[in-house]
Amino acid sequence: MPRDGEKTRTHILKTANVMFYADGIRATGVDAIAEKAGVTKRTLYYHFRSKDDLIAHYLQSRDAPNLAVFQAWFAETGGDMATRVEVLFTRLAEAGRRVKWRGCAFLRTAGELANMPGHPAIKAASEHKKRIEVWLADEFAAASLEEPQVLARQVALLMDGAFAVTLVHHDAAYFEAAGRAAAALISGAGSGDGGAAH
Amino acid sequence: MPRDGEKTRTHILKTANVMFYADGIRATGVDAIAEKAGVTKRTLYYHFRSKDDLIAHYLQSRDAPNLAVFQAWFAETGGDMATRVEVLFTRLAEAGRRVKWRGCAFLRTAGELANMPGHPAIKAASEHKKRIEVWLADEFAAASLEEPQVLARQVALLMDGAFAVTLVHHDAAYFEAAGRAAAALISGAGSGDGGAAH
DNA sequence: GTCTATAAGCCGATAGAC
DNA sequence: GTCTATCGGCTTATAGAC
Repeated sequence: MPRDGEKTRTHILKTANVMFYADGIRATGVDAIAEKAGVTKRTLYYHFRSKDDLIAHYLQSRDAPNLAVFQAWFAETGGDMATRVEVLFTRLAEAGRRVKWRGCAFLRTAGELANMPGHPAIKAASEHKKRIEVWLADEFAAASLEEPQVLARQVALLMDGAFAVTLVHHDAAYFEAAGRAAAALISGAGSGDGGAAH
Repeated sequence: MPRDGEKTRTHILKTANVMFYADGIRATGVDAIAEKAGVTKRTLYYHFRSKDDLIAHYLQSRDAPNLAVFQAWFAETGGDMATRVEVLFTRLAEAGRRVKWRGCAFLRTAGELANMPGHPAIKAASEHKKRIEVWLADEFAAASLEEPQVLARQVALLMDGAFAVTLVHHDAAYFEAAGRAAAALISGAGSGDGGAAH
């Protein structure tokens, strides 16, 4: 009984998304994904060339939504740029305290695939992280901060550090510590008009 | 032909160390470790209760040497505290450019075991990261910097961020960007005597 | 303390029917 | 496009001999 092909594909990807994020790439078998999605392995392999292909699509599917969440959090916030960025880290801390939170999917996947440097999933992770850096740099530039690219990279480093360390200690206070550092870097860097407009 | 038991155990652990770091925890089988170590699986399981036990000992064995390397790099360096910390990040960047570099073993293992929060290896990773934070805080306190614990946590966050992101982008320049941020935080925090003595 | 042999199951991936 | 059935190999872990 052929269902709609595109829906099946999307459903498999969505199922893989949940399982890969919860348990990791290598701990999640193709068998288990197919079973939970309610299809046979043969159907999964009809829609995806290989498990590696599925992993790559898994990260690609998280890119835009993930960035959009950050941007939405940022857009909700007022005040000067240091404050706005610190609030962003406060939102990340809240997310980090949720039961199902398991860190950054991109960082964890890149870590698991460290022995496969050319893997398409690592390329997807790299592009996602670059996109965040570019977005922050644009915000900082629009607020007339000095050296917006440098600052964006530093803030991104603090974000990713907090992602990694919070997973180790199970203590989301690291996001707040990182936010405080980010605010200090932004305030210390100096700016034209302070970027208070919003 | 019974060899010395303790040497066999150490040799297995050393072999596991190399393989776990190179390929990751879940991608490395017990079979492969035993074969490369030149023992049978039965011998491996005589010395280690389980694979999880071996993983925990793997991280524990990296704790002290890893911290010692950081401390040695730091001890070699003169200048004020901001400069010394920035040099530490320069050394990390050099390490990050070596062919066999695969990021931070503690971060990568904690990421792989994110679905097993109570795993002894995660506890080992947590203790290692805490030890680095405490060491930095002691150095900052000895140099009369303000809020040494806060600053230590921020510098540690930048280190771990650089570990994670460098693995994603295969670009060790992130360590240097992190070092610049760390130096800015230290300089901005103010200090008593600047910690130039060394 | 180290060996041979093996259990019991999961791994990614595919053949061929409809 | 989805199914049943299966391949060959690898997984962690153990039984029993020496």
